[in-house]
Amino acid sequence: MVTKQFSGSADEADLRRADSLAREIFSDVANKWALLIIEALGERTLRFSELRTAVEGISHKMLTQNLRMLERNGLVGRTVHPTVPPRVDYALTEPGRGLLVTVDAMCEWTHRRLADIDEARRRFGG
Amino acid sequence: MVTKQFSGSADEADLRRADSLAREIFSDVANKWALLIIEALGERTLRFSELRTAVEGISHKMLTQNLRMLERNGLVGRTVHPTVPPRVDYALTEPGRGLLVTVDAMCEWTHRRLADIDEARRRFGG
DNA sequence: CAGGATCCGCCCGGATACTG
DNA sequence: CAGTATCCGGGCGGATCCTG
Repeated sequence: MVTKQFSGSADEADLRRADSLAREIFSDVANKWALLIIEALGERTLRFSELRTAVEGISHKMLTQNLRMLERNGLVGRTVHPTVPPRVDYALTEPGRGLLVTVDAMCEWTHRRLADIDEARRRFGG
Repeated sequence: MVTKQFSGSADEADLRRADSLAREIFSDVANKWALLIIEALGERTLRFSELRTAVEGISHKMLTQNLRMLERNGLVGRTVHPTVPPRVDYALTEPGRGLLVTVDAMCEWTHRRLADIDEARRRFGG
């Protein structure tokens, strides 16, 4: 379970708040685009336009939307250079780096299991 | 990147196939309900109805849909007991257990960063 | 170049009813 | 109890246009 990992002397109301917060964060973060953005920023700081090509298939709208969300949660930092034309850099924060570790693990798992899954699908019939 | 981690003497076409497969798997797996189901099955084998209550908020339809998907990818095994009323058990396969490790890490990360994110949100303004 | 705003089609996902 | 089928509304997400 995502929730109910805290116990002890805390107030019940506090626990419920923590629970709903945890679920909210999980819902935010456990989505394809967010994780792909995190992964892309894992290598290095990227500009908006760079992210757009780094995360293949993402639309303008989804990119901004997810970037705002990640920024709101303090996982991605945003640096605006007051130049013309404007330049905006996105980079993982330290909490963001923590998440990156698990995303990396997930990507690695995907590749390690590629063959198994391919075969499983064939057996399943598709 | 999710893709392009293989290199060497393989055929270009093979690489592209592996890439698109990896993206497909990632899209399948990197969604809220799938991860919550994996997490729930991490503790023990569960019946359909048990999963329904274990994964809070999931609808009948989403549960079956995601279970089929996970089964198709060979991450979750399905055991039908020919009794009446019918009983169906769902359990992680060995590849599924591998994914569980990373999901667990993600949940742990969520809880570890709860306070930081809470504060980040407040600073962001909301 | 970054990104807000708007329109809108399509599909996700919930509710319900029905079968084995 | 487990699962499929159908209907349908809300929202996701793409395309486009516009600002600084």
